[in-house]
Amino acid sequence: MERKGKETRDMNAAARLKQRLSGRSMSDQVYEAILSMILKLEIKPGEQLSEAQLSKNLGVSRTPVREAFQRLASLGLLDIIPQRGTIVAPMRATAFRKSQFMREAFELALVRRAIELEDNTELCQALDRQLKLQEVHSELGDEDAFFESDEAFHKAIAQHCGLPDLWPEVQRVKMHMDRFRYAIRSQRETPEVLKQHRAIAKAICKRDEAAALTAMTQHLRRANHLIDEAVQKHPDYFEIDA
Amino acid sequence: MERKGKETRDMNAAARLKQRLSGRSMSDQVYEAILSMILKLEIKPGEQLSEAQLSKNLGVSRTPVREAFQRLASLGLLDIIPQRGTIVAPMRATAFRKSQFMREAFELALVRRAIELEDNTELCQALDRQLKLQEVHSELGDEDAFFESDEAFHKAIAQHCGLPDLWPEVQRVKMHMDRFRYAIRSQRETPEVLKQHRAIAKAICKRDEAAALTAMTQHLRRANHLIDEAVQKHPDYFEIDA
DNA sequence: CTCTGAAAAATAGCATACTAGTATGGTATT
DNA sequence: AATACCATACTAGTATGCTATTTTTCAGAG
Repeated sequence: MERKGKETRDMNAAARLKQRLSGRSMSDQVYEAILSMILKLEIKPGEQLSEAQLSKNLGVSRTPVREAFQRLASLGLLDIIPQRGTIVAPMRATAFRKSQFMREAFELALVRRAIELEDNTELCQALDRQLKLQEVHSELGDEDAFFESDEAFHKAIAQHCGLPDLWPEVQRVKMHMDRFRYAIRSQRETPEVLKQHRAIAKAICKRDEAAALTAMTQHLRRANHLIDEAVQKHPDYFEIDA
Repeated sequence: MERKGKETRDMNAAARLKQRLSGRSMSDQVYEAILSMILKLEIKPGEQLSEAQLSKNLGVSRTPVREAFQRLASLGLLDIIPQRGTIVAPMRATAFRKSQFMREAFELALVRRAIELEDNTELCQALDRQLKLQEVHSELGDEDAFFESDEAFHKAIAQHCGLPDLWPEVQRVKMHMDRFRYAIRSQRETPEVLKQHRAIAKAICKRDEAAALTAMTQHLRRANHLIDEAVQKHPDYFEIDA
């Protein structure tokens, strides 16, 4: 008992130190760790997670793990079944479509704002910067860097429309789409994506609303094929709905 | 000590019974109770909440209260300041504008869907039903009933567009707007709202996209005046931002 | 009366203990 | 062999104790 007590105190101290160093709570860290694993499919849809097991592995108590679970459940990434268990939410075509609908709604609204911007020079510079980056990343085949700049491109629109707080919401709603994207990860598409980004940037900077909306819609709906491909590639990740 | 122990056990038993009867967890119930109080301004923006105090009042332990706090904080309705305290989030013009932007984005996207609907007879019937109800409630001055039907009107659009899961998201994003609305509660406006609803319903059922979008935009932006009125009526609820 | 500072109170975060559902595997009974 | 039953080992939900940190309070010095 003496020994166990000491170990526990040491773990607490270690955990506390880690927390102070990172500046974030244990809950936050556990949340981000699990979120990343889910999105990158390092833990598979349908797989069961155990509060007790995870808390042991991560060296924290059940409390922060539980709090992370609940946050992830509220995003629809975990299914918590009381007194039974918690599983990574299976992929669902409905979740994808809902996610895409919301993202499209947000980003089209942002484009409309961008068009109405009095001074769009900053925005256009930011978009241009990302386009140049994407060109390089695409040629070098650096998929991760390309996707990062892809994010930055879309984020820039939100940032320069006087709605910086909106980007986290966009990220939130497109989370399910991202999981599908990770399930595929085909990089042959970067040239096509880049072309679409160019069309969007051009239309926004020329204040051609109709063209900008069309380009953005086309760009976002390109993801539709992800459903079929994901089903084909990982049928075991899916939930069969009537 | 004997006495305290017994009391505690009794409270647990009572809480458990309540839970079994309601079928929802204590966390859920506490969450909904606090949410309702915040939206109806029964607890004021800026007011401090205490986990310990609330858990005593509600007869549950700190855990469900804490979980409810975290959920509400993730909605931006509570500000949890570590080691300091938790307060009801002050009203912020930025939160209102963000909330309205998101709601407008969602609902305009829904209207576009509704226009493209192959068979819109069900939707139009549902809208008509609510219009009739609103007419009566408006004449009788039953404000609460009118607002309820107002919700149902907007909800019906989401429900009949093949996106039933979207309504909770709309509710989520418009939560901050609702708090402003509760802060005002002027019922003289129901005739104007009804007129706008009629215009929306008519345009949707006639599949006049431009008119429907205009009508919906006008309807949703009507709420803009709420900011100034709320500031004037309850300046103490607001956070002064630079 | 004002300032100082140290003790006391209050707070959120975390760890742990306990409760009561649920599945599962084995055992006895038919 | 099939089935009803119970012991066991999980699970999530809840209660409670503990820690570190911040705010408040108040005594005492100036």
